[in-house]
Amino acid sequence: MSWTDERIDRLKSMWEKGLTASQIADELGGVSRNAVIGKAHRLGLKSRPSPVKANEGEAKPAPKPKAKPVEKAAAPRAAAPAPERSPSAAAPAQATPTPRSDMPKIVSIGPGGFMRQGPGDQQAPIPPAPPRRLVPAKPSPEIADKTSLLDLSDRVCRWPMGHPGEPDFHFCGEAVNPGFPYCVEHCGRAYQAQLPRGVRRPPPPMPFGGPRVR
DNA sequence: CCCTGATTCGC
DNA sequence: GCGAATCAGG
Repeated sequence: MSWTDERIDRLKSMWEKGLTASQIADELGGVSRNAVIGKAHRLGLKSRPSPVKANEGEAKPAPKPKAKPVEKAAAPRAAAPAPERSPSAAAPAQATPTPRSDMPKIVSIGPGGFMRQGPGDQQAPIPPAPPRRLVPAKPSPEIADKTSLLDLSDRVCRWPMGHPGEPDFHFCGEAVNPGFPYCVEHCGRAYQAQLPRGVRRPPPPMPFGGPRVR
């Protein structure tokens, strides 16, 4: 497998969502956990709560001259002492904490009557992974009440509940918001904030790849 | 042991 | 650039 733009995109997305490298790896398929981590680093998006990097900054009175067999008699890599942090490089690159409260906070009503939200109104989680690949739901008493794949029509909400493949995976099944594949509630989830072109600045790719609960 | 991310280094 | 091997903490 190679790192296509699309795969890189998904990697970024998931990585920033806090999915673990292994999750990302088998979500993407065809790559190992190491591959994902390696790629993440090369992409520059590294560091995230790492279990092994809790401490950093100082206190190294006990260096660990571990015998590294893999360490060949290679040329001294760090021959040149790294110059201290360039003062200019330590520019205050902090993101502006000012939330710009002068934005009118646009709230419009969508065609179905649901509320459109601005990006700032984004609620914390957008967890449920909307349309992803559907796998055949096997009929079982477990989901007798639930709306199964076979019960779908253009009159019921097709918002997936749970993840495909899981025993209780089913669909919302509520009456749809006319003209939409989902009920009013899930329309609100599915169709968030598409503000006028000018207003919306960074619409970074928000592909799906939703959380997978294990 | 399992998991995690970080790093190294041959390819 | 890629990722297996390795390291290292939880």
